[in-house]
Amino acid sequence: MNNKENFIKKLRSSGLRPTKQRIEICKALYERKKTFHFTIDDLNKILRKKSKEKISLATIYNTVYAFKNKNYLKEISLNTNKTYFDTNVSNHHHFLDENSNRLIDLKNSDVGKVKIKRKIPGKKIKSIEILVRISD
Amino acid sequence: MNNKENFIKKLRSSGLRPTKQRIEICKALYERKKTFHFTIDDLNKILRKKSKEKISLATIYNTVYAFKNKNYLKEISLNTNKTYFDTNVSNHHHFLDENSNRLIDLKNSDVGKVKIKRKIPGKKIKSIEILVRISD
DNA sequence: TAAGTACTTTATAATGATTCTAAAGTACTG
DNA sequence: CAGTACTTTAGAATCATTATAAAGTACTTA
Ligand SMILES: [Mn+2]
Ligand SMILES: [Mn+2]
Ligand SMILES: [Zn+2]
Ligand SMILES: [Zn+2]
Repeated sequence: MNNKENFIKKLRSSGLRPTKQRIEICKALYERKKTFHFTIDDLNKILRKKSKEKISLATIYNTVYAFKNKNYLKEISLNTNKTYFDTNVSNHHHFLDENSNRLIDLKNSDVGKVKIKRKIPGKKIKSIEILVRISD
Repeated sequence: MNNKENFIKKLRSSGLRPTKQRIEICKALYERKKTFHFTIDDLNKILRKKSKEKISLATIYNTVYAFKNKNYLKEISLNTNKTYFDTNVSNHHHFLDENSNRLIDLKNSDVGKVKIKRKIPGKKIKSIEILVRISD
């Protein structure tokens, strides 16, 4: 079974109709060896090059947020004017190269155990994320 | 010597003329017991209540970014449409309460030592910041 | 397979935080 | 005080994102 069939299955089983636009976007996002960190604009440019048929910007927004809601994409916290997304939806940490403004995934084994000693009454920890800023 | 005189000194010694607008903004930001995490809109609302004379939104933007450049304020990484600032400019960590969307400072003693085992050739670590998402 | 329906895509407009502009006002220097 | 550089301001411009609504498509059921 090839990727395309897998994407179709995955979409259908998520209640998302496997349209040709969504399948193209799946290919752009998930047919990669490494984690992909991107903005809507990055994705739009990639799709323009790759696909013969144009996918509207509105559809790219719709699809990215649909995928985010299904937990196939994750939003990343950064101080930029654009929103970043990550194909690695696991709880993980990042280097942020301040020269290139590029994100690099850290494996959990790259980071010693993080111990949070303080508790807030009535609140549970949902995630712990580290951002390590680096530069030349 | 009162706060106002201190603000004036600090501004002047930073090459920023101590205008009445900047002094009002200093009071709103720094006459507090605890760290203040805010958006431009938060600050604007506070100033409207506090001050008799209106400070234009443009001036609030100008001043906040001037203070950020002087390292009297820090920008915080969050996935929101608005930019957040922090009167605590030290390298420190946060809880983010996802119910209220409020930030809480963690003291360094609240967090065990963070060890980053991986190195990127030619790059130095500039800061390490942890965001701990919490909710009910 | 055709009709019916809900979902999807799309062009386009609206929104809203932020940035820009340029003119009027103010702080400092000599 | 006069001169200058800095500052404030209203309003316009920008631009990422979100909303709108009409046309197109996928799926269901007969
Ligand atoms: Mn952002
Ligand atoms: Mn932000
Ligand atoms: Zn990542
Ligand atoms: Zn803080």
